[in-house]
Amino acid sequence: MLPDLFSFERRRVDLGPGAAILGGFALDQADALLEQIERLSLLAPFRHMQTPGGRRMSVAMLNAGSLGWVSDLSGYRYERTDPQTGWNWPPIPPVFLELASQAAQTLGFEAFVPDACLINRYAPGTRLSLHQDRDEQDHHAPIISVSLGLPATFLWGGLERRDRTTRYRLTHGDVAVWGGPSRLMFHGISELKDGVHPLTGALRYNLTFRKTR
DNA sequence: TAGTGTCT
DNA sequence: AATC
Repeated sequence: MLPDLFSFERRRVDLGPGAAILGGFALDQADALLEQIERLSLLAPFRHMQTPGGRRMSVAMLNAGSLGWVSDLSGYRYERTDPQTGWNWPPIPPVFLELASQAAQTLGFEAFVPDACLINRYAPGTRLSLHQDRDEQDHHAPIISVSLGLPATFLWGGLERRDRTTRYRLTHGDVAVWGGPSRLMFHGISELKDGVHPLTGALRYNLTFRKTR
């Protein structure tokens, strides 16, 4: 039996029930994903949202889908239109939907059809503090998170804020999935370190797919 | 409601 | 790490 030089075992990190990091799961689609991010940013520009407490989020965001996650002084919620333009959020590109569905299926979540895709853009020095994704009505569907560009440290906590966190490195093409008993786990991203990625320069992008209802 | 941030 |  000759060794197969053209395939390799991809890293898979178990995060608990219904949750895992799928190493390099999006590598083949990464170019297409970045191309779509570029296109979407012309329709719904990246912006820094405000927290209900009046702080500016360091991470820049935009949405695709029939609903988009929005934060301002009034709170966190999903909106059909971009508050900045009054237009509908652009549709989720088919290449996004296909990837999200495949990643969900890998963890056993069948027929995952997200209605929201939040796109986060991290520059060096930016971060996303530990939080839960709990603004969705539907907590049965999983969360799918795709990493592109610069590597980051993923904080993976528990179901309560005080629970200890574990740190995992997320690199270009990794996909994290959490659903079922892990759906409301606290998570976050540590301050992004300086660096240069051949495809994104000094940036990291993250796609988060949610089924809000 | 709000802590997806900031301070100690 | 702990706090609000």
